[in-house]
Amino acid sequence: MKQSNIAKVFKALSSEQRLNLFKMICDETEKLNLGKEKNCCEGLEKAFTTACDCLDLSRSTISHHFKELQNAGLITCKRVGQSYSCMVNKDVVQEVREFLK
Amino acid sequence: MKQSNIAKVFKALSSEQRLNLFKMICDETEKLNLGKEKNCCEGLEKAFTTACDCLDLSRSTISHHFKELQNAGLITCKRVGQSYSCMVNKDVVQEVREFLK
DNA sequence: TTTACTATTCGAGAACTATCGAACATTATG
DNA sequence: CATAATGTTCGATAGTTCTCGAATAGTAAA
Repeated sequence: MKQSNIAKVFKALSSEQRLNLFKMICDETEKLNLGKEKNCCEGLEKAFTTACDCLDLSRSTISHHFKELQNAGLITCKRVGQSYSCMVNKDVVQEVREFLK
Repeated sequence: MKQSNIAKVFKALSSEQRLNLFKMICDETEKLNLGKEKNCCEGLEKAFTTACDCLDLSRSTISHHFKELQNAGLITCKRVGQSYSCMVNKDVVQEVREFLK
């Protein structure tokens, strides 16, 4: 990954609220996967709604933060019916960890 | 480390120029330590001057970026004579890596 | 189709950041 | 002390980011 992309990831995680959001996605995803087979994860369902519950921010702001995380490549979201499923891109996280080695 | 401090570290690394600076410090420090005993590292000497050579930025801007990295706890600097010695705080980097696990 | 729920986009204001050059401070040396 | 080298601080400017509420759009269900 180019260094400019690494910076982009750091930027995405540099706002405290967005870091909370990212952590929430990671944690909730992990909860869902406890006791399931590996790789069966379809992502966190109703991610947007969950985020609205967890963070004290307007929906438009939350939408914006989701976009930033997607834009940095940290998460992938897809519409599922009325709502929103969301996955952490572990390979990107891993690359950033390698960078910090 | 509190999540707000983690965000601070990410913020420090979120500017591309500052990321270059940090990388430069890491790389130059590593060069110096090749072939030396472990833990003999006194830090990168003349870090400021080296930074001025590597980055196309004014001295005041570089001073500002050093401050940001220090403030986030990523590096520690001390004056040595006329110039400036600088060390990476590996434990902080390690904590951030753990956060991303 | 109407209604309700969910998410996005837009416009705006406040706050923050990156960057510069100029002036200043500190240290070493002739 | 005078000069040179190295860093810091200040004030300004241009640009970016966070946040909101209002308006809009997509989807599901009555």
